[in-house]
Amino acid sequence: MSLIDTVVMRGLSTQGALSQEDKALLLGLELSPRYMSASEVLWQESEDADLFCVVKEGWAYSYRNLKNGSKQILKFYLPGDIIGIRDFGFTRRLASAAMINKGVICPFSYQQLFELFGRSSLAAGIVATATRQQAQLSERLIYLGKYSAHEQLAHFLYEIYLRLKRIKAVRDNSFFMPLTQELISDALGMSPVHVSRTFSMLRDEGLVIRNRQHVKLPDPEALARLVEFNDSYIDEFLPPSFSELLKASP
Amino acid sequence: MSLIDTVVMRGLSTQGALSQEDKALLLGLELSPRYMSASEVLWQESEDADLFCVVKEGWAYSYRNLKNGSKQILKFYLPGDIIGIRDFGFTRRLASAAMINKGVICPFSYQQLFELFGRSSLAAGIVATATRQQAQLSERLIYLGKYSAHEQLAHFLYEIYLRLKRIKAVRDNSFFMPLTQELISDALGMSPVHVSRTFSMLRDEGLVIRNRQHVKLPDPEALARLVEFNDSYIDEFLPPSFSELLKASP
DNA sequence: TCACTAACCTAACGTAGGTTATGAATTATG
DNA sequence: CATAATTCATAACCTACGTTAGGTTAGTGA
Repeated sequence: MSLIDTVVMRGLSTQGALSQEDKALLLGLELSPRYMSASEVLWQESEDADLFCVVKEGWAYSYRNLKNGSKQILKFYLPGDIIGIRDFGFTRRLASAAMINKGVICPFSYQQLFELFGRSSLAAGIVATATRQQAQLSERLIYLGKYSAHEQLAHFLYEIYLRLKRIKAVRDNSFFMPLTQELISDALGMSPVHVSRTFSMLRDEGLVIRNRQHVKLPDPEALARLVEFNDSYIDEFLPPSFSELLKASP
Repeated sequence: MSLIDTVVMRGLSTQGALSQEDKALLLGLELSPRYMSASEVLWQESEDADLFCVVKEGWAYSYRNLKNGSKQILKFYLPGDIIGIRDFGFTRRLASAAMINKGVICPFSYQQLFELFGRSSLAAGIVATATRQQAQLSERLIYLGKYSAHEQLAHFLYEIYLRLKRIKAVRDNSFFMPLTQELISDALGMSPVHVSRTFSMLRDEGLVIRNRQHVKLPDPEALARLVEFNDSYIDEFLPPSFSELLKASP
């Protein structure tokens, strides 16, 4: 099994979109398969990210360990799935990955994948954008699954705060947020009434001051501590290795 | 504002990864900006997907309307964000998108983006894989947010069923699933006890027969109706337009 | 100025699902 | 084969959140 037996590539192949050259290239990427035992770990959160794997046999999953002791599983991987492209374009792993039962995986380096893009920094940038969005989505998923409304809303506000700060739209810890509580409730999967309740709680705790579309976070760090915010997924930089490659190209 | 003012591209630029040529190319992609009014819709779910946008001013969001009348918001977009790459590699929109307040957006065609990949079908395939994974994640998010445990588990099982069927691992509506109820609970964000309760309910309804790692869905279509399953995101084919482009290339 | 409306707050009450606990069935291990 | 460790089922009880409802505030327009 190689990349060519991957779910999407197989589709491409049957559509007649892959030339003989392409196929040869794909086969050339094949590395030695690795035999994995049940519950063996592929990688841990925040380790260096430098490869992805095709699952050949067995089931695997990616997950995040949470501060409250539980874990949130992001995805189960079945044979033919690619595991680890989520982190392509990041320096470190955003989630851990492990086998469920015993199986076989075929690893590929990000470098090989990168070279597929013909050293186009633009293509790499687009892909990085896509994976970053996915990372934000994962983060939201984690909060939907395992945290209370209080922590969810705190996390949501802190994320908005960080994103606005990055585009210089925060002044004196305050910002403009054109969202109704109903929109927020549709994003966080709770009732509008409970969003209101939760805002009141945050206000009483002195964490959030809000007046219609004007929001102030008197102590952003306190909010961040409350949700144990990990901002690595908001990172706007590509890994140093990418920069090297890109600069080296013509 | 053009693609170059996008969050990730700005990062690339400051890292010195973009050549003059790259920058010129990016600027060349710029189309005329569009002035949007508050709550104006950019596109609707299942319309043809052929472009993405850079948000220049204002806030936007992507969302899915649910059968129960509510909607789930997937993401809020702030100035400098790219909206619509989620659907790159799909034929149709997986979610709707609309403005929140008034603003300005700059549209770009997928075709232009596609040409960035140097017509490499491999790179396109990788990106398609990534976006497909994101789509699955979105789907899970929607179910976590707005549906009951009963519907969530039904949806989960049906998704596994479809994915296994695609790799020919389903026989007579039965399949092998090496997951404990605890793993499922960590994926769906509910307690193991409630997973058990919910399995019992599905069993009593005659929808799922399960014996440890052996699962049988006597009537998969009934399950699908229950969750109103939309399988477009499991689609393994790239849009026809991609195939044409790929075949036309050397 | 006074309607009219959208957004928000708070209270009262009901329920889906969390928690804890106990026992049975299955699988792993010496 | 005996025993330990998982995994699962079901029950009893409790809480976070949904639902319904009524009232307040802030805009908007005649």
